[in-house]
Amino acid sequence: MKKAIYWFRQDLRLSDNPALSAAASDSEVLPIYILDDVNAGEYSMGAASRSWLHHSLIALNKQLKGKLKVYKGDPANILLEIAKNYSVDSIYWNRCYEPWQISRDKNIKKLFEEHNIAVNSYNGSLLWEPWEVLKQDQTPYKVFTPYYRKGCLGGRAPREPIAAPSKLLFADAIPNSDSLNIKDIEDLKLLPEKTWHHKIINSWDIGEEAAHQRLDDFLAQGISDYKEGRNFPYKANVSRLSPHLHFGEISPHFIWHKMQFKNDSSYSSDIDHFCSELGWREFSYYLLYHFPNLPKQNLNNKFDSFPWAQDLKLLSCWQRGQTGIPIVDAGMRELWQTGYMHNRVRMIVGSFLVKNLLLHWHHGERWFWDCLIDADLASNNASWQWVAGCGTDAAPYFRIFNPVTQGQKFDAAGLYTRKFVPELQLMPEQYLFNPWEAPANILHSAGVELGSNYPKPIVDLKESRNRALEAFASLKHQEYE
DNA sequence: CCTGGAGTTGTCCTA
DNA sequence: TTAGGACAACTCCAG
Repeated sequence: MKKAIYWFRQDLRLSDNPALSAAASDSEVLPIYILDDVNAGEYSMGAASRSWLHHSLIALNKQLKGKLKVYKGDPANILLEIAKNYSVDSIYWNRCYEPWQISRDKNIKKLFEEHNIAVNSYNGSLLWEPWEVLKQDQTPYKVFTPYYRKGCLGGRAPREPIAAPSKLLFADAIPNSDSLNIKDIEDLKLLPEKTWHHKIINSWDIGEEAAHQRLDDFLAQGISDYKEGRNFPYKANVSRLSPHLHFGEISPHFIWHKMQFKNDSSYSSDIDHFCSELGWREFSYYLLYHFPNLPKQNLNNKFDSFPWAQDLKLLSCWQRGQTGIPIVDAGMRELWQTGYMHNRVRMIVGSFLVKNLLLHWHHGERWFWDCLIDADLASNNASWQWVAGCGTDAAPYFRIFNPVTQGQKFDAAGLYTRKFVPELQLMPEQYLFNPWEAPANILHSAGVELGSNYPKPIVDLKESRNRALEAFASLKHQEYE
């Protein structure tokens, strides 16, 4: 029987895994994972993602009956050495879409073909391949709605999910060799020295089985009223599937088709809305594919001359959830404590960093990259550029969230804010989101002393809003200067 | 070719 | 109290 390397990357699952099913259908399989910080360079996974990966690999290895082999280093060298030592006939993988992954994989493909080893790549991660969706003039879309409605929904339907391989034969264990340096998952050193990750990991169940359970729970409890409820950080209406999707513990195809099945229900508009959120994930990957400078360059180059502030003390307050703006602090602390932040709160803290503090979106992007368990190069950069106003189809410059109004509107009972900012536990709703405006006796009876046990606001919201509007106005006429 | 409406997630002011 | 308009510029796309 033929032997194939199966190279796991961002597809840490057995079901709806087209490359794995193809490999299993005609070969004995050597399942491999390689931690590749070499090619990733500055885009190497952040700390929270690594903690997730650690547990996801353990779950995957269990499903593979302990047969998963893990390595660390440059995949080209490692894979070729395995292939040569072991007389491998072919290699299978599902495609990745980050620019550094694309160029790495191209090189590996060439290398393997030079050694007469067949390379088979599949789509396991995206509903629509980025190069397949183009405008009539064959250029990429820059606006979400026509991209999604016409380009995606108007095109071919996403493929049906496929079952896990019914038969998965493993090739004999790879002979140990010094140069191959086979590692235990523990040896990848994915967990940080600090115990910071314990709380994060305790907030989540990780792995393919957990991902499917999460989807089932969401369908049972969250999808009804999703469209409205998704805006409220204390409600259970968001899917929280993002980390599972990022690591490929569940495929978007599986989720998509599960949603179509339910389309005769009374909440089909909720389902459509959820599917469009999957569409936003696709759009981010699409933008990264067609604009590979997305992580580095403002897509709107007018922003290259934006008068960003440089005050890194303000950045540190934002990172630590010590801005004195309760809903912002709640969000930043949720991020630190759980590795996650509710979507609406991401927008609020993002708007605050970029507009009220006038700090470059890159600072926010880097912090999220390190702290989020769902950190994803495409989504993270596309979203930060959207918030900052410099992306394609970006938020209009005048959309500056008022964190007081947002709190009152979307966390009216204060459950979310009080959970993550316990200093304000006893503040009445009326002043929970703007304690600096509370009368002294209210602050006193709530046990809040501004500047002592909770910070005074680090910027004046009204002033900083006007400053941001002026800064954005300065871009308007720059071409005449 | 041109024209015009619409575009994920807001806020503030005025009547 | 509430509803409507202003707040850019540009891209997409149907007519």
